[in-house]
Amino acid sequence: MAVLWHCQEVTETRTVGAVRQGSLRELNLAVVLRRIASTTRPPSRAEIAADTGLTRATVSAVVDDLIAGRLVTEADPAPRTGAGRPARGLLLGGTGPAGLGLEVNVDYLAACVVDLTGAVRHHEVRRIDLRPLSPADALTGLVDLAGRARAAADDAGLTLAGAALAVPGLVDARGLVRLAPNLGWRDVDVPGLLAGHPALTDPVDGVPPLVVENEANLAALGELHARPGGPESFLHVSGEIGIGAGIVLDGALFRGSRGWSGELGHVPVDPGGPTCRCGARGCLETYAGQEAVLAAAGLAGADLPADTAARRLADLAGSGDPAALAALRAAGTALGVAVAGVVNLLDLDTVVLGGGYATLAQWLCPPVLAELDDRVLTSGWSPVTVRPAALGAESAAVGGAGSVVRRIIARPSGWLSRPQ
Amino acid sequence: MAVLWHCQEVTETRTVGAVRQGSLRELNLAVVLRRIASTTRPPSRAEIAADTGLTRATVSAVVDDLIAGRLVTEADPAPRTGAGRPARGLLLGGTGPAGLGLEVNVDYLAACVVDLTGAVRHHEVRRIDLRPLSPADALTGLVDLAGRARAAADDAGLTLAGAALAVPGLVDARGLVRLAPNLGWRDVDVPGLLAGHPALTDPVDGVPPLVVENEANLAALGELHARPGGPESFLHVSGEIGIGAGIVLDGALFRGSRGWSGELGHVPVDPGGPTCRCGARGCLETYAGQEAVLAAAGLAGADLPADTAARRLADLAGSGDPAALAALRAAGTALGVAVAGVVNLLDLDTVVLGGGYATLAQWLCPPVLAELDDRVLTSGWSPVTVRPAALGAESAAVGGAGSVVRRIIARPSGWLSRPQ
DNA sequence: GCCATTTAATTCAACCACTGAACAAATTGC
DNA sequence: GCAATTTGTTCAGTGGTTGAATTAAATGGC
Repeated sequence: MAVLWHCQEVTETRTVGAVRQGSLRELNLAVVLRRIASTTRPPSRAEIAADTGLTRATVSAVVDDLIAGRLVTEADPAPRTGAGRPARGLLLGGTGPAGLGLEVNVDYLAACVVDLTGAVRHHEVRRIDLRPLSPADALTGLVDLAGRARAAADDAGLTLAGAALAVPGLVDARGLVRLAPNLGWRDVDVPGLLAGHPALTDPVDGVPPLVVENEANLAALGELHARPGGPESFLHVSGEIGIGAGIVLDGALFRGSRGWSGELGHVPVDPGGPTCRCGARGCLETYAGQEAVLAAAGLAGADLPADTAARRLADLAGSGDPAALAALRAAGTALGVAVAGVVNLLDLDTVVLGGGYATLAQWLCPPVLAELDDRVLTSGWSPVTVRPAALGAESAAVGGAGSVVRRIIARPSGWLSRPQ
Repeated sequence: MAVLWHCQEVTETRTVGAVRQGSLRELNLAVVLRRIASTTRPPSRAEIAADTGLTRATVSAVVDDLIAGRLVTEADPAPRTGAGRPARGLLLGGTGPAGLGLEVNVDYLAACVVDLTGAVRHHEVRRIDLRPLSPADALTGLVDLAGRARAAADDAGLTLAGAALAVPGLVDARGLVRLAPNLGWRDVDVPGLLAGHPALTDPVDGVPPLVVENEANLAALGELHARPGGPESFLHVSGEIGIGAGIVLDGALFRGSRGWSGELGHVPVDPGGPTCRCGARGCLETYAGQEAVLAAAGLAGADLPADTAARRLADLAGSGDPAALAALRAAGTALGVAVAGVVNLLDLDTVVLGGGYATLAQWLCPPVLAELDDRVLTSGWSPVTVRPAALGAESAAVGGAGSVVRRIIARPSGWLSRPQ
């Protein structure tokens, strides 16, 4: 009866390439696997069939392929229900492929391994000031961590299916780090430098390619990863020495045409404000960057790692220090102004404060929310949520590793047809 | 030999629902039709097969379906080439489905018909001040235009396959206009009000559903439509009484989670600036909105339609009037500040000035560019292009009609399986 | 304890759409 | 006129889904 119907079926089906015969199975593998990955309670084959509209016969055949490829396992104990033959629950395999997440940051290196279920199976952080080191030396240290991560994966029966490296800077499409100001890197060819290290290039099982990506972007994915039931679209703000943002839309990272999206630190907050090191005036970073906040709190000149600085500030603020409280309020207000612009533009309903901001969320949230309430046109209809990130400093490495397994879940045929 | 490879194959294949048997054909219809739509020179079946990777046999079968559905026709004169049997060119059909674009704005109503090829086959604008009218009366006038557009389509042998209505306000997912400040509308149920009008609801050939959408969003699509070879990602800024923006990413409109994206007018430019009618301080609209610019140019209180106001300003500026020039420079600078934030955040490389701004682009572009050069972090690597919109006031209606035909091209199976 | 009932999963013939090769069609060049 | 060449169609073959029938495994009533 609905003669007039407002439909908004944008991108219902969006396939780029041609659909050959085998693509059918390829696509249905992804459909079924996604369905299995999307819930905590293991679904049965029948349930998947009912949900997706596929036949039970097809689902069985597809699931057989997935089980053969160790992407899925059957739940041992039958989840007890009413009458009838008990369903056999299906869940993501804990022994199949896994993702390797790596991070190079100003004062630490990190590596972690995440399996298909999203569990972090290995995690190692090495504190080290990288600024005095050359990029090649820094990466040598990283290769060391990657090797141990690989060994841990092997021990656990996992096969690394890919790696993602988080870098605090602008990365181009070929993995070249164009600029990482806080590391002092410029035009560093990371894949080239890593090519000599066998642990990342040609180990067991046909090597994983390495993706190099901005740290704030991967940290945002980490948040997506850490809250399975959470929102699929949000802005993740990383407050480090600089301020980066990762934009997640419908569960996918928005990277911009060149992968350089998310430069929130240089969004103008007050066009007549102080001069930023980027040359412009009044960038957010001059108000809410680590240096500015520390200076305002009377801690100027303290050359601290990001998380130490945040913790020091939190301690001061917790003890009621007025300078620290004022500094945080000012930073929160500036952040709120910048984020209000983003929210007005993109119509997001969730903002996540990550990096150093996570530690300080208690003091930052109120002024941010106040600005959002004032400035977001649609805040009257549906308020914006602001909350601290679920993960801390490990966020980017975990997010990177998670992006590898997400890719496998999105397109399992690549893994299944790999050369054994 | 490329052992280490930076891959960024995001969303290579992204299908939401299950893939049933018939979906194969459904998807390939879209693949082939998109290929035909994407070039000016009509491709042959063989060429399509080579490009897409499908077999010539498959392409022939698919093309037969498309021709039967009047989506495609064969080019009459064989495009002469070297040896061999001459190819028969394929082009989009000029007599199949068409899109109906409608617009309700402060001082005019508009309707247009766009066919599959993108040609505007009918266009009518009716100047009328809608502010004193009730929404129902305004829509009655619109139905009138729609009826004539339908008649014109019928005469041309076209079948309207859908309609899109542009409204200068916030529209929710069900087509309810939550707020259209310049029309004085609030919570207007447009589909409900139109339901009684047969010309839009149940005419020939199983009625098209109507999509109600923000005017700035559809205007952005109009730009996409008017420049077939142009960039597929850009920010389109509509300078009217308010300032709206449409964000186009990879050829698709970005609507935000609720369709309320693009509120550029209320992005903060100077947090301590003048109070905006939205309640916040220093919104872009208080610097570059029509009212502010007219006031600064010494034309305060002139209650003009947007395009008249813009033309009046252009005349003044063209004759060297210092107040007008200063007003435009100030507006351009504020616009540049706001847009710089957007570009930093989304990594876009093209900004289109539309609506009244198109007329004034000559004076607005320089200050906008100057701010972008200063404030966009990546401007050193690849500069941002700022240019006037290709279409004028008709942009939103044409963009709406274009969105209907774009949807058909993206998913032709819906049209082909329609009840005859 | 046995059997009807119920739900889950598998098997199998049918069918749909793509595949690959062979073939027919239409033109150029010698 | 004939070989060469390229386009488009025909047709048997095949992969993968479909739908119904069948088997599997549990519950509950008597």
